Parts: sequence; structure tokens; C-alpha cells
Amino acid sequence: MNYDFKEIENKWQNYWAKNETFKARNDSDKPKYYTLSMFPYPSGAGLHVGHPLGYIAGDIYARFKRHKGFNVLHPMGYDSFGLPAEQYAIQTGQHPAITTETNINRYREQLDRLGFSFDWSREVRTSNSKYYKWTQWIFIQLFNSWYNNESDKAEDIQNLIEIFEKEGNSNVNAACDDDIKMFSNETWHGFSEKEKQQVLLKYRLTFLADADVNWCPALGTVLANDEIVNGVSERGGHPVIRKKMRQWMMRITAYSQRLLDGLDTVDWPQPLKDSQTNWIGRSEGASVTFMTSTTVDNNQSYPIEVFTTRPDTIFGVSFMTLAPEHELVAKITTPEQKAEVETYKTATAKRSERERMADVKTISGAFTGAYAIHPFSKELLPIWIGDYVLAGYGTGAVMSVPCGDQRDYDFAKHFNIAIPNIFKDVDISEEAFADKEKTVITDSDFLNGLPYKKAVKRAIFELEQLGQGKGKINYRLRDAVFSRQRYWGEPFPVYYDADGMPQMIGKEHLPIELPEVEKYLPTETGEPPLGNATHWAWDTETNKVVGNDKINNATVWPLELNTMPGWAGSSQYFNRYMDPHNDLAIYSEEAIKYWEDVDLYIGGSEHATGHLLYSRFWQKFLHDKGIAPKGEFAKKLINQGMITGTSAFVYREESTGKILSKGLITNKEVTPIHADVSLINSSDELDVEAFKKWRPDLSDAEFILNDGKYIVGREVEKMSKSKYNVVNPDSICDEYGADSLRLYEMFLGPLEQSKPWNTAGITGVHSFLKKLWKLYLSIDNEKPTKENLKTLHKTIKKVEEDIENFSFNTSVSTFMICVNELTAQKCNSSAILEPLAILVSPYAPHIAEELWEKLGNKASISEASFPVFNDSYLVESSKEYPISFNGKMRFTMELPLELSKEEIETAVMAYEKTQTQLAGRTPKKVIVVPGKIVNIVG
RNA sequence: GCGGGCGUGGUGGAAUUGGUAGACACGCUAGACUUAGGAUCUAGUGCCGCGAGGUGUGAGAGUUCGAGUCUCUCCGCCCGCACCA
Repeated sequence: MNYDFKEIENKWQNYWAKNETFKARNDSDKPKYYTLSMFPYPSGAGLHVGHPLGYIAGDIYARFKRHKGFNVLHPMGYDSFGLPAEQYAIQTGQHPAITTETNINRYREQLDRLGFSFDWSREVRTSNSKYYKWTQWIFIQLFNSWYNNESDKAEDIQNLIEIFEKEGNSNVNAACDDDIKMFSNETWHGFSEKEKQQVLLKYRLTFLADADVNWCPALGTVLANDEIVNGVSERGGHPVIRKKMRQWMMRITAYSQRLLDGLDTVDWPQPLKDSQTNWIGRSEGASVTFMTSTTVDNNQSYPIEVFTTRPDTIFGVSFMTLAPEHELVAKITTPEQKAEVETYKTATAKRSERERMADVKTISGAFTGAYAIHPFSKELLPIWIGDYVLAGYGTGAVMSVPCGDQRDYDFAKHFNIAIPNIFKDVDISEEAFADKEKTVITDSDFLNGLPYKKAVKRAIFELEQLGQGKGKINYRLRDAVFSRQRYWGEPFPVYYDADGMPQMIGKEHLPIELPEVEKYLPTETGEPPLGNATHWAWDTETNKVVGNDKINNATVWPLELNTMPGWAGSSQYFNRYMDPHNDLAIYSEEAIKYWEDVDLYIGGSEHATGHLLYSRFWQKFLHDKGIAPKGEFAKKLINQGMITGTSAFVYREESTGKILSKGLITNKEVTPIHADVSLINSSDELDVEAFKKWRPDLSDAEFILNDGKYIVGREVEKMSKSKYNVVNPDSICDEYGADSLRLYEMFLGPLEQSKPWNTAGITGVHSFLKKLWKLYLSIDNEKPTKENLKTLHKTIKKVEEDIENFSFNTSVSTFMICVNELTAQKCNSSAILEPLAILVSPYAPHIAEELWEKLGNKASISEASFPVFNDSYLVESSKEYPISFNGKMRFTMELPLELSKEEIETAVMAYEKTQTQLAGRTPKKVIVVPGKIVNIVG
């Protein structure tokens, strides 16, 4: 009987579905284990072989943990809001919900073929209103919260109102907008309701603000920084400009420090932690206020606030530089310099971000004619503008210390500004000196003779005395824009009252469902797509969405037209899986107390500064509110590497139009043209006729063969439709089966590494499965031999260690060795074959179930316990035996296999005797290497 | 520029604490069975050499009885951030 993988896989996939084998229970005596793979965006292209890699790894671990006696939560769902479905809708008029549904069904079919042990009863879809009800709910929670820096957590906005009523805001230390004005309790009481709301908005964790956003005119939407690649939109490659717009923002900056600190408590990959650390970008220093001199500009003196990491170099300041966009520029520029400054500002504004980034070397700037006063020396410092100072970082102004900063140095040299040296015994004639530790400060009044750290402290102290500065920690992290001018996203639970102030819709009226629209583009007046909806107003009497024509400024109000960004739905989905059908709460207290957090999270590293940062932010917020028991949502995270494609190329000679085989292109001008990988056989030979059919435009071209064959060129690239290198898992399943595919994806290489797909190699794992199958053709109940047991227990040990270390690739090798050995040993013993089936089952679950049944077992193999490793079946090997010697010499000696501990010791002692006499040297201990060689080490 | 990671056969990759380098697989070579082979099985396969033997983990040095593994310098590649004050 042959290994009929098609029949077997069908049979067991149906069995699992029918019996709900992998349904996780929220009440169980077993310890919990939550393993999660990042849910996919269901794109129209379907899955390629690269997508399931992380899912397979997660599934192996989930199945392993079940064998180990855990109650395993292993859910799957869809991140189903997103731009592609919307763009498709714009082009075809097809409702995104329909496209999404179709794509999800296709994904589900493909996923089901791979035999994952997902608990599908817990599936979530971010675009389902029963799900996004809770996304909207979290938004309301954020709106109703402020961040108290004193308690260092989010608190109810009601607390803040009470404080304002009692004592105003002067004692409030909150994470808030920076244009807050001080007010007393009396002033507060005097505020109108609108004024009160305006003030509170500056404190809320989600708030409206005029934000500098990346506006993409072609897409009619705002894009996040991570959605822009090289200055153009990631999707479509359209140009992007900076623009101020009123947007919903998330006050993620309130959590900067906690997001940093939390990284130390989770087992996440170092590179990922590093990129979050960089993204948050903490730097310690001081903020210093310089006053402009009154000798210019109508006797008005303005403060210029700067941030510096080197307050110790304050006496090295010889000028100030402002970003050209800095608001003070217009105020302080003298009439004489106005023309020059304006010219420069215009020139900078014209340069795109891209140009400014590419062109670091050109030094440019303009003098404003104004001067600032040095806080200590009272010297006059010329104020310049220069585009090397970024408006978006710090305060958009710097105190320039040319002797200590290379950019300041270059600027000073270029414009002939003085470069005072404040570093003792350091030569700065060629370049700035940025090494903090190697010298002491000089020519700096009270800082003279102090090393870096002490000088920083002293400088901050003196600045505080003067009232012109203080120690400050600056973060690069900025508040996140939360509005999108899109249709296919979560609507905000927000309407606008007579004052134009945002009002939250009560929890009991959620979800606010996405309205139908005629078309999915922005309106002619530039409003977001929801502006096209005619049924999009809020009636506060009936608490229902009603038609726009009912808006009456008394009870019916316009609803928010923006929708939420892609990351909204994915920032809490992991917790929703714990209790996905709960309509009364985002999840029940019991559910989250039981599951707590994700034990193992698997997904791509591209989410480092997006999804994984926002999710941590929301988790911390919900933790503050007592809704989530843990401040970090995932204990361990693994970034699976990408499976790349191996593209194939034919080469067209430009001069003749002939298509040359790979061996013939040396020294010729050729253009590589992608060829679909399905047209190429395993020896890189192209099916020319099929290619001509596939590319009719080239059907008349002459193909120049090499040895009667057309050989294509190969190159590793990202797997993508446009590169014609996509391998579909369905076709692999058809030919080799899901078990082969699962094993092969693991066998390709370490999980974290990116590696190229090569279909040819799959025969190796496939023939392993065939050999495994053969092993179970005649099962008997004979007692296993010593050899059988040794093979089995070697395998148990290695496979268990490999799974715990996520080295899935090497355990596939271990299986192959095991099966080869058992075949050679002619082992038919069920006492060996039964545990072996369990070992294999996480990797190749279908065949394992079938073999399990053949062995006479009834229930699913997933119920079986993982075999227990017993080292007494292994030869005592790889242990160290100390013996008394003290020389320094290395000896090796051969010993027969399978000696007992005593036998080895006897042999070593005999060896020791003869060697001591011969060499007069004395080894101390013996290392017995598995196999046959003993090293005696001094 | 800064931060992180990685360099092992023709290829993907193995190698506990430093202890037989190249497991396992692909590919390749030869053979067997076969009408056939993109099936199956057997043997071989780092490099040089007929051989004994030599040599070998990007290059060079160091520590060690012993280094793919640890330290330093250099070279190359990949990823992240990028005029961050």
C-alpha cells in the first residue's frame, strides 16, 4: 500500500473540522499556553509558499505544547480593513466587503489545506462590526483618559476635571499639548462649556490637533511615515507632500519611557528591540532658553528654546541655528537680511524631503541679522537659519557648538563664523571634537577643568539658577496620527456638536457601522469618502445613525468623516481571541485572567515600529485602566525570515533582438526579462514553446540555444507576482502533500533567516515521508531491541530540544536519520513506532494521525502525551571523567561503542598507566565524545 | 555616519560548555532494477594529489594542549535608523 497523501490529508482535515479537535477551552485544569501568529491581510493574490512559514512554526509549537499537556490557544483571523480592497473598489465599484469576503474564503481554503491546528471558532475579522465595536470602544476609553506623569499612568479624565475645579491646572503634571496656559480654579469655572472642552482636548490621550501630515494627493489620504518609502507612497508610488490638517492623534509619547522600559521585560529579538529603542529615540540633555538681543527688532526680545545633549559645551556656542520653518524667523529677521532669508526659505521649501536627505554635503544657510544673548557670557550670538536643522525634531532650533559638533563645524567654516575651542589640549583645526570622555573643559568659566559628566551637571545647575534652562529628556517619538481619509476602515464613534466640539457616542450604542457610499473616492470638496454617505448623522434623541438631511443643530449632528488607520484593528486583537464572541465586554475578566498574555508570538520584523509599538502602547493603556492584567502583551516574539523567490530570466540582445541562453551573454549588451518560474525545469532549462505562448509579444523572437537547451539566469528576489517567481502552496500540496510542504518549509533553514525557495529540494522530505510510511506497513508487538531504543531516545532528546529552541530545521534531519536507522534495523515494534508517530506529528500531522490509527489507537494523536526521554537507553557518552593528573598534553584513544561507565573508566586507567610512563605527562580529565574517540585533556 | 547581525563545499545548511568540521538534504558521478524514468535502491562526493599525504570554516594576528566557536584588526554582505543637536 502506497503513501496516498491526498486521501490521508483529506480524511484528517475533515476529521479535525468535524470533531473540533483543536477547540481551546477557557476552563481547563491544564496550564495555559497561548501561541499566536500575526494575522494576515487577505490580499487578492492569495497565499504563496512564503506566507505559511510562520504559521507552520507556530503550529508545530502549538501541537508540541498540546502533547506536553498544555491547554493551547492557537487562533487565527484576518486584518481585513485596508487600502487594497478600497482601491479595488474605486476601480471596479465592487464593495470592499465583498472583495474582502472573497479573499478571506480563498485564504481559508488555502490555510485549511496545510492542516493547521487553529481554533477557528475564535476567528476574528477587524472589518466585522462585532469586532470593531471594541476598537471604537477603546478609542472612547482613550478619549476619556489623560496621562498623569505623577502616578505615571493613564487616569480618568473626570479626575482631571475635579482637579481643575479645585485648584486649576498649575499643579498638574500631565502628558499634554505644549501650548497649555496656566489657569486657576476660578478661571476654570469661568470657562464656557466649549472652552472647557477645548482645554480638556489638550490633555486627552486621543485628541484633535492640527498636525503636519504626509498628504498624498493621488490617494486622497494621509499616510503614516512607515507607509512612505523614499518619499513616495508605498502603494502606487505617488508623490507625498507635507500639509497641516486637523487630525485625531494618539498621545503615544506619554508612554515613551514605559515603552522603553518594557523592552527589558520581554524575550524579543534584539534587532527588533533596537529598532523600537531607536524609534523612541531617548536622549538626555538640557533645554536652554536664549533671549534675542533687543538691539534689533523694535526692542522686542524673544526666547529661543533649544535642546542640547551637550550642555557642558555651552561656552563653545558661537552662533544659533534655526530651522528655516521656525516660527521666530519672520519675527527676528532684520529688514536688511529679509530678502536673503526669504530667498533661502523659498529655496528650502522647494527641495523635496528626498533631495534634502540625499544631499547632506552641501552647506547652506542665511543670516537673519538678529543676535541672541549667551546666558552666561552675555556675548552676542548671530542667529542663522539652515536646513540642517530639522523643524520636526526637538524645538527646531540648536545652539551651535562648532568645536564639538561636525555639522556646526562645517557650517561655521563655510560662513566664516568663529570656532572657539573649549576642549583642553585638543586640536580642532581640521574637524570638530565629539569624543565626550577624552578631555576636560577649558575657557568655560565655572566649567573649567571638569570632565564631561560633571560639566553637564554643573551647567544644568547653573542654567536652573539663572532660570534659563533645565535638565530634559527628549524623545524622537512623536504622537501618532490616527485619522485616515479612507472608506474601508473603522468609523469613529464621534459626532460634532453645535460648538464643533467632538462628542463620544455612548458605549451602549456601539458599533457605529460603516455607512454605504456611492463612490469610494474623496468628495469633490476634498472631504474623506464618508462625505459621500447620505445616511451619516447622529440623532441624540434616538441614538441612531440617521440621514444627513435630518441634521438640525439641536438633536441631530454630523458624524466624523475620517476612519481609523490600519493599525487600529490589530492593536488589541490578540486579547479579543481570548473571548471573541463577548458582546458585553471586549473580553471577560475571567478569560483574560486565565490566558493573561501571548506566550509565543510569531511574525515578520517589518512590524517593528508599527503594529508592535502601537499594540504595546494600547496594552499599557488598558493595563493602566485595569482592563489588561499584563503591561506587555507578548512574552516571547520570533521574527520569521522571509522566503524569497528565485526569479528566472531570459536575455534579449539589444542590437539583434535575439534571446540568448545564459552561457552566451558574456560581453553582450542584454536586457534580462523575467520568465515565469513554472516554465522552467529543475535544471534551469526553459520550455521555449511555452514561454512564447506566455509572452506572445516575443513569439517571433529567435532563441539562441546552448547545447540544444535554453538555460535561464537565476536571481533571488522577493516573492512577488510582478517578478513571476511566485510558488503557490496549492500546487505543492497537489504534488507532494501538505505534510511534505510543512516539513520542507522547516527544513529550508533556520526560522529567523530569510532563505530562497527552491522547489527541487522538496523530494528529500517527501521521500522521508514515504520511508516513514513503509516503516509502519508491518507493525508487530515484538520487544524493541537495545538498538531500536537507542535510536528512538536519541530522536526524542534531539527533537524535544530542537522544538524548545525553535530549531525546527535540524529536527527534520533528525527524523530522517531516525527513519533510516530504524529501516536498517528492520524495526517493526509498535513500542518504537508509536512514540515515533507522536514525535513526527507536530511537523507532519496528517500522516501521524493515520499511522496512529494504524497502530490501533482511537482518538486523535493530538491527545497523546509526548514521549518521555530516558537516557539509560543511550550509551554513557559525552560525559567528563576527571582523573588525577596535572600535565599539559592532549591524547586521544579509541574505545569500542557502547561501553558502560565502568568499562570506560577501566580503559582510561589502563591508558593512563602506560601513557604516564611513556610521556611523563599527566592528563586531568577525559572527555568522551559520542562514538569512538576519547580525548584526554590536561 | 550610528546601531544590530552575518561570512562554513557546487547549493540550503549541521556542529552542546572551545573537543572527530562539513550532519541531513539538494545537486553531481557511477552502478543496479526497469520498455521507460523527473520512480526506487546501492556506492561515492570539501579542495589538491594516482597514492601515501597535504590542506581547509572571508583575511591576518592573539589566547589555548586544542578555535568555525573566544579576543583584536581588516575586508565583504545584510537589516534598521539616518543632518536627532
